[in-house]
Amino acid sequence: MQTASISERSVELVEKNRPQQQRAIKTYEAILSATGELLREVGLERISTNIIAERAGVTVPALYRYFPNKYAVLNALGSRLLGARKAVFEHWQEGRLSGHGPYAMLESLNELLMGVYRVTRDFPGGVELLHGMQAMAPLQKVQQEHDWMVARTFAGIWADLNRVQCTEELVCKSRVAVALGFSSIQVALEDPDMSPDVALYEGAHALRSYLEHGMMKGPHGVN
Amino acid sequence: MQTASISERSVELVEKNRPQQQRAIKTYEAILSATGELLREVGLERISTNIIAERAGVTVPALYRYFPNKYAVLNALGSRLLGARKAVFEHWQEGRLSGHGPYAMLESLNELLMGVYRVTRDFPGGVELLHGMQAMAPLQKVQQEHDWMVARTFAGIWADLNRVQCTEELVCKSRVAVALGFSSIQVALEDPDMSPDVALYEGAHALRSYLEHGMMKGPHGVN
DNA sequence: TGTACATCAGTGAACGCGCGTTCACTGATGTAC
DNA sequence: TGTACATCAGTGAACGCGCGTTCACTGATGTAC
Repeated sequence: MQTASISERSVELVEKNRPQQQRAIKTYEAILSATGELLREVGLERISTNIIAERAGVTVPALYRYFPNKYAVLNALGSRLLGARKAVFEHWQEGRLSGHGPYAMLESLNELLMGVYRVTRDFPGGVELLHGMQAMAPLQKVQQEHDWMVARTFAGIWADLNRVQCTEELVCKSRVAVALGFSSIQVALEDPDMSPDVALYEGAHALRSYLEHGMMKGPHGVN
Repeated sequence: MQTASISERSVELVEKNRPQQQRAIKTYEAILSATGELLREVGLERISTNIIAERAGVTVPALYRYFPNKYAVLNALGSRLLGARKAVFEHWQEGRLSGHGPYAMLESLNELLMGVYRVTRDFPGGVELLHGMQAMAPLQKVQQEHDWMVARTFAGIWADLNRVQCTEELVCKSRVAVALGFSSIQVALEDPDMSPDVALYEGAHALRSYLEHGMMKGPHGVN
């Protein structure tokens, strides 16, 4: 039953024809842009291949030339968003760890959270895409794989910094840390009664506390 | 434009006729049960008034007797889930803070997270409902109000414990703390590559670290 | 206790609509000789 | 350079389907006298 329902939910996400000629690329991009705009305007619930094609200024079969279905479009756009988030993370990883002093870590984490926040906020339909990747079964894996990748990188950094080995266990802890960070970003993005700056700053505080006092404790923090 | 799209998205959630007679209550409950089952089986994407009524063993107009639309059904079920979560929280609040020793706080937080995790996991369609309340515009406020309520209570507890005043700022910090806790629960519920126990235990660790080292620092942690 | 009536509860059938998707086709672009 | 051909790109029109919702109606339950 469980298995059956899972297989029922599975959907082809692989794109069909890649655009080759210039006008094809233009069409392809117009479809993704339209998708982003419409996600913002009408939300996940009402997005459809019909309105996407209309907004992009092409006919529906043109969309189906490149994408096998609606989810593949969201997947393509979602992957771009995750790529943009990943780029922020990698940029931070390269340059932002050089600070010193008692607040260097805090400021560094705050900048990271702020960077990911901004890139998501400014990405058309970014918030809705994240929801879609969390809520729509066919897209869940994309998001999870991204989170684990960030967690692995993060665990590597932390292991280097503390001169310990990067174990499987450390990666798991990082996975949780990543979830914590993202959740403060989500609050910043979505809760109208919360100042984004405060949410992110407190998120950075929490992360630092966890990194300095919680994560270093023995196997799953038992000792 | 922004305003227009928001108003376009708004939907009536207030239930119409409350069931009075016994068979009416049975129908009403059958609708909610069916909704929970189907959320689990087919997911948010495919839920519809048609299949809910069919599964509940009633006709569609019977559903519309009690609910103005699909979102009102999800809202009713979602409110029950949040109520169940709230009950766990209140139960914890009353009894679980009496422990002592260096790990009392950690264990207590872990039990809280575990309790909320379990009640959500065992609630039919619980995970999908949470997604729905986050992703579907008409339902977002329900979830946010719940989170703020938990945050206010939590801030009160913390203020008592530390013999300080419960300020607006403290509530904001608690709001972030609540988001962190929920995010570890979400990882436990949804990431197949993560042991739920580990996710929750690390979540408890992170929360404790934040509560003990991060949250007490001055205005938004600046000092 | 019986009966008439009011209210509550649920049905059968139908509606218009937009959805996802596909078909056979025309037109545009690139390439070989 | 011209032309014939292959491939790429996009169109117009249509499909069956399930969606949300409503109508006028029948049947069940409760209540007043």
